[in-house]
Amino acid sequence: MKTPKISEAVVKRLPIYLRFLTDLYQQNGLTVSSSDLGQKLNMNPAQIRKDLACFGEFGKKGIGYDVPYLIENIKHILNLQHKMPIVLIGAGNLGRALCNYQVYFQDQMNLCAVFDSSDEKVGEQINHLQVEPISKMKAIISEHKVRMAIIAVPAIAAQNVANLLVDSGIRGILNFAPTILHVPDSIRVHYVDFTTELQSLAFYLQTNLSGGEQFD
Amino acid sequence: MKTPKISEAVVKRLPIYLRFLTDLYQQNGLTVSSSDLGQKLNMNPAQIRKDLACFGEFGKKGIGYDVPYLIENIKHILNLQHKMPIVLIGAGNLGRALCNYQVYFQDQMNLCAVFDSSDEKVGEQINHLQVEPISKMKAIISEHKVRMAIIAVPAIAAQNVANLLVDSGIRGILNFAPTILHVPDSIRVHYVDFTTELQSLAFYLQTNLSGGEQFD
DNA sequence: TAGATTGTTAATCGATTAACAATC
DNA sequence: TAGATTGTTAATCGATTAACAATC
Repeated sequence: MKTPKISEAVVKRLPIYLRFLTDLYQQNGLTVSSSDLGQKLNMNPAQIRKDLACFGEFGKKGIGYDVPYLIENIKHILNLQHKMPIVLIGAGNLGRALCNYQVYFQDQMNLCAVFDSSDEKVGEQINHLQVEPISKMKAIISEHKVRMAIIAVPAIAAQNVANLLVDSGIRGILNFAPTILHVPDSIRVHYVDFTTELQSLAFYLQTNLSGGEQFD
Repeated sequence: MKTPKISEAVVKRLPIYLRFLTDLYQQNGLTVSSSDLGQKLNMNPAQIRKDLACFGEFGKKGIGYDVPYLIENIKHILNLQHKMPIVLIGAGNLGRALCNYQVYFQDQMNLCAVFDSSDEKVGEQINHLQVEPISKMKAIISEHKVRMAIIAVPAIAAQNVANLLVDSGIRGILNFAPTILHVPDSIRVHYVDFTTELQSLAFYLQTNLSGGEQFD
């Protein structure tokens, strides 16, 4: 499968399609059209068709998309056919919540270790995992061939953790710490940042400025 | 202050500037140039200047930006001068983590109530708050004139909660539930979605496709 | 004055939407 | 066949970047 020049925006939408399709399939939905999808996901049908067309011809003219077939294809595109091993750094409130959240992406990711720098937390049991010391990180990452990590430590510690991860061979980081990370170009960082989302939301609650103007 | 036609992308970057500037100021940084900022935040200096110029002339040619002055202005633009009252719906693992996370945006938001639908959780103490039943939501929201809410309930329950929030007069929603919400155009919804971020990250970890191609 | 850096215009680049031939 | 819906091209729209006069 070729990936000539796929835009970031497209890639970020694929998981949204996947999630909706998975739900739909569980409710015995076997076919969808791009306009169905558009309606349910608040998106333009043309955009959805174009997104999917980046990767192949998955639909049938006059009919729409076969749901399970499309699910399998998106999983394949996203590299989710095999359970991907991941590690989590940070066993604070958020880290613990993420461990439990696992349930939601259970079948796609395999959380194989949790690390924390605090001596009190090391050894603690979270679900089926025991919190490991940072010192074991490099060994465990290479042992399990982990390529993806989640950072859930305080902002002040995040860059240092990122450096260690890069040094351990990690290729992708999902960063929950409220700070921008500096990593080599070959490493990909995605951010999940509540505070910026919350603050930008505040902007739109200004009197009169309803935010409706952003739409049509 | 006029807000003629501010793009969403600009608004989402303002909190990032604000956070960095706040940190900088705490370390006694009194002036920054757009190229300083660009370097620290991995952004194009021209973009930063242009973003800020949407709202006024905050810099001095040949010198740069006065840090505390810029902080105050961004706060003003984002509508963060006054502590904004917010509510949280969902007292599960994530909800509890968010309550404690409060500390991080303590001075900008005031979490004034937490709600949960489960009888077991109602009455439970989280920090200084007691979990309230959903039935009290409308009353508490109007009492405290709350306009912003955080949804941290399971996906299956999220749309229903959103409907109740809209009905209670909420104007902006930060949604952590992994589902797209349907609300009137006048209501603004921001999403925080780990699973989609994680899955799209997986895409870039495909062999050879290093993700570096996205950058320069 | 010389060096630095802004604010802003123009140029580029990329993403979204509309439209429609192809076809199930 | 008639109706529906895709894949794709062209048109539009918006966002980013480069460049530079203005000026501290």
